[in-house]
Amino acid sequence: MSEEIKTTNFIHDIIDADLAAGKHQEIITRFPPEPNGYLHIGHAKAITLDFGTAEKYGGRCHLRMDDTNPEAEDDEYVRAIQEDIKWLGYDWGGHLYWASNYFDTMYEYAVRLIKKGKAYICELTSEEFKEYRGVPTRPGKEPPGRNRSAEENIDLFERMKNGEFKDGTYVLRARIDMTSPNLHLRDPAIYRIKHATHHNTGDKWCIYPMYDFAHCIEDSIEGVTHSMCTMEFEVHRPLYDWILEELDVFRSRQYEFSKLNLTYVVLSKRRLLQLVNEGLVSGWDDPRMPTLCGMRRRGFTPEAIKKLCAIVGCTKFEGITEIEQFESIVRDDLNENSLRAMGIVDPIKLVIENYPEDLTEEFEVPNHPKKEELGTRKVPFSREIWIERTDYMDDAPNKFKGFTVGREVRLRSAYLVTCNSVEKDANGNVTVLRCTYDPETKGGSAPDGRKVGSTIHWVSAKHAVDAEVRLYDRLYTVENPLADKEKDFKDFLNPDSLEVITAKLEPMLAEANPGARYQFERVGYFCADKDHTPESPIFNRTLTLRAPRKIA
RNA sequence: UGCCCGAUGGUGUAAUGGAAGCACAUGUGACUUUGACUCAUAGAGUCCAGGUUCGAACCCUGGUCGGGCAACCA
Repeated sequence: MSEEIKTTNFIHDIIDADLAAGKHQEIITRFPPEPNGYLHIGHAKAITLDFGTAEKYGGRCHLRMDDTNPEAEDDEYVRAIQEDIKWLGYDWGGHLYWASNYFDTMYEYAVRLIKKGKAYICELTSEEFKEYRGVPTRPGKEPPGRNRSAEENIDLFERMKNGEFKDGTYVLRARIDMTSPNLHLRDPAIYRIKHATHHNTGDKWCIYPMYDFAHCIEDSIEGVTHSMCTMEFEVHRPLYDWILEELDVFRSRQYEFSKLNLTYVVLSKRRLLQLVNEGLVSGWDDPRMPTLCGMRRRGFTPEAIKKLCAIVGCTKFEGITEIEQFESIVRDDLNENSLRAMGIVDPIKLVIENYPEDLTEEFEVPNHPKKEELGTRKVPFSREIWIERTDYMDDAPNKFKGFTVGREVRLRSAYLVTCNSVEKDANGNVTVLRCTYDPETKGGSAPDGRKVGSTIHWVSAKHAVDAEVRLYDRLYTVENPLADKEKDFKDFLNPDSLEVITAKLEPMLAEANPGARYQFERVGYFCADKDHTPESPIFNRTLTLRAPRKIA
């Protein structure tokens, strides 16, 4: 994960041109979440663009809480957002800002527009408002209050601010063009009355600015040079420009890029909330959730998330990236950087009949196959061990490389062992493999140089640690659960997205720190859960190894 | 439907008027004390039709297809 991906895109081309033209000395961007929900992988794309662009050009990126709607926002989200951004490895330095800190300026700016005759108070109900606005194919018509005098408008606006009116009785609108083909320019509402307590400003205000009015002003106040957002704001851009132009303030510029889409992933905030509220997942940080906190708990690395964003790039074309792309990046990272361990997910007993009853040996097992500097660890070995059920097969064909009666297999770093017979329960399931070992093959290699078909992982039965292991899989059964308009996305929930089992782990795993990542050899990548303790170990499966083993 | 945006292998992208390249995915083979990793190898692409040009993925025109917008949300 060390190699840098060169990132350039159409926005960087624009920045290059701006810099060459001497338009800016410093590039300033911003990431402006509304603190009304948890950040997800889609936000990560915006974060890497906003912070990554600032990094690339030696500028800075502000973290700005876009808290202009007191009804939706909460301090809990503010905390979580900061934690997630830090986890991704970005730092806003001292540049944490709040839209709500600009409410005074915004109010003044609104007054300035009113004085210029560019904004007015409108008394239409929201139904009438829509009626007057018209539809795309039909122009709107002028609302009754459109030509009220500036004095009257200012008086009304002040009384709005003073709390003289109920919610919804009046709204401040920009005076632009009721016949514009762009609906956003048909005298959009820019301030509304909301008698609500704001998480930051308390009860100081009962009027709050709308997104379109607030956002460009926030950018302008902070001197943001390049304000990046997703495509759906493209039609808002003329309004963004109009407001800054009319106010005659610093002209930030808005650029739009397309959202991230991933197969087998749903990112809509509303639907994520549904999963949580209906108990379909354990919470916002359920390891199946595409939230950054969920992905963190799952064991995905920030490096992998950032690399995905780099590979996906930044374009105006909306596509859908295959989840395999991400999984490949994750495996690449984890293969390189995680320590190896042995754990049995579906255990069957193997008894070495010619091995002493009460002997325990310790074998040196490498912590990483390609990185000797990561050293070795001691793993206890004894007469009875656990192996993976899938490593035995009756009458196995040559293609199958594990145990079958009469075949010799290597126990990783231990001995070559031959299976002589098996025991089965009433249902025909194998319960015990009866084997013999070759004492001359200590460490796993034979003095006579003979080869074996495979090397399998194992855990000494008397030393094994029982752990709760959560095997996660895709949350949905189809690539795009939203594609079928006839059905609800929840109809496509994968019933097998979580399987909880008790695994047999090598002893050192009990001591893992919560969050520590391991590759359980030949099984997959696992991460100690945040609730993991030595007394009750819990591991989450991040991903299986590539190409699930074919049982021949 | 009005306006806006876009279109490069199956998927994500690069090439900015001068050899269409990379990654993922897929197939085949090699190696292996992880059926992983690694390595080798194969197939597969410029939406369509015109135009400009010595030369077009790139510029122009017209289509086609896809996405977005029509909250007192952001």
